[in-house]
Amino acid sequence: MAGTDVLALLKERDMLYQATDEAATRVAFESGRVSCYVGFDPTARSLHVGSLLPILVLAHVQRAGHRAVALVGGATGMVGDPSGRSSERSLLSDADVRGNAEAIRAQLARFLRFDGDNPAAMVNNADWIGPMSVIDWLRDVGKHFTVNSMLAKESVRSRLEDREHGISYTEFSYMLMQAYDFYWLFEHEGCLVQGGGSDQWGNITAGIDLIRRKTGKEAHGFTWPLVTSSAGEKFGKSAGNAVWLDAGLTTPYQFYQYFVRAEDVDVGKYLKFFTFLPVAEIASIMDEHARDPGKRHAQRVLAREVTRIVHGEAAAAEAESASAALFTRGGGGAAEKLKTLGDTVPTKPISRAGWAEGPVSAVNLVAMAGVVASKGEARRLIDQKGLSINEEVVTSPQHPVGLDRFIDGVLLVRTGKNNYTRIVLRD
RNA sequence: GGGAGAGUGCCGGAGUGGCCAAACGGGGCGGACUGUAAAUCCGCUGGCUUACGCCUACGGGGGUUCGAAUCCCUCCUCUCCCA
Repeated sequence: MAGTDVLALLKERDMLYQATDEAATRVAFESGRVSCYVGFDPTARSLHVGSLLPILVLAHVQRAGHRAVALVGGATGMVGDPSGRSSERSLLSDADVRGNAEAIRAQLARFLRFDGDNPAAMVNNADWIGPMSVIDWLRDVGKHFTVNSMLAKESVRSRLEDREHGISYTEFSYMLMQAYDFYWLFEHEGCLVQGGGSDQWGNITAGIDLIRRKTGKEAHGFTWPLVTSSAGEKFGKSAGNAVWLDAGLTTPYQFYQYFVRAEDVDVGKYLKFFTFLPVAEIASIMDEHARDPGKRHAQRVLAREVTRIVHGEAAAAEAESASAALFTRGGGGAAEKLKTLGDTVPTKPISRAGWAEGPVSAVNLVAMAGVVASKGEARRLIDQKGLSINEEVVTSPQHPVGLDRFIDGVLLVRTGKNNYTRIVLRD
């Protein structure tokens, strides 16, 4: 059966950074169904937007009719990947890694189809690395690598040159674990190709080398570019916080907002990276955007599409209408806005008991609700005209807020130009 | 094993007895401008307090002093040089 060349597909979307042997890889993809794996490290209990690219690459693999294999690094997560890092990681506990791996496994299920025909597969390297003894490890894996070649890898070299941080033997060994993963998956899951971020190149080629030495066969690898926003390497951070894929950590509204605020210079790239829209359609979206950038057409499409992929149609629609309600100029007062907002806008509860003594000052209100970290910050914000309650700028820290200001038990608070929080009254 | 040096706020990095909640830069936040953008400009950036002020803070602990990030002792961590 003829297959689709995934590399061409990725290339067309600028998602291909480098590949080991493009011609050979293409032939492999075109001549049948190929198993292709991508690894995820369980360093947190949720994936964040930074993992969106790897996820969508796997999704592209599956859509192209190939077999997508998602590897959760239950074993590698215990060690820590030095790639792309200037200093040693702190080790995670066994329980943390286990919990994170489980959570990530569940999350991936939202993006890949694990049933029907051509189901994706999920594997955990703790299953095969865990049971190995140190002696097995050194004899079966270590013997195939010269330290000389390991030292030459960028991830190691940069750390060797940096006297300040250095690299531990533990992290130094990481690439061997990933190399062994590839070998194991090649043998047991028929994985012919591994994909990864551009910082994974050394780890991927180490795997290909190991496979060649142990089996005499040729495997392939490719990488995608590092996603950075034009402003620097801040992609995935909003107000200093990571943008998570878990709706409990980052609401669909916040998620939508992150993308709708994308800079003009990044939108086109993001549309290609984070949506499944055909490149021709993206081109025409960008054309329309160029006619009147102020309308933020491309950003709206981007935010809508990505939110839909991650959180589903209903949540995306809700995030979109909440955003429209809050940000449409001259779009009515707080009461009207609140009416159309669901829980998707960040919501903080506050106890009714606070009003026992009468109205609460604006400072205390936002401090109690946890909208700001401290009362000092609240005062500063008010001083600088950065706080609004029900769309009215608060002019004094002592500004009294009575229960009557709540509209159906909800207060609309805005900090800065465009950060909204709903404060909900509780008994 | 011997010798030298370093640990400061979110980060980098000044400060070497009082004028230090600690220069300067970055980051973050707020404002102006705008398109929920970029660039630019201005302001803020430990906690509590309406405020006077109080409290916590310069690796940990102890001490000297009217007073310590700054001096002494000790412990911990890191770096460099020699072996």
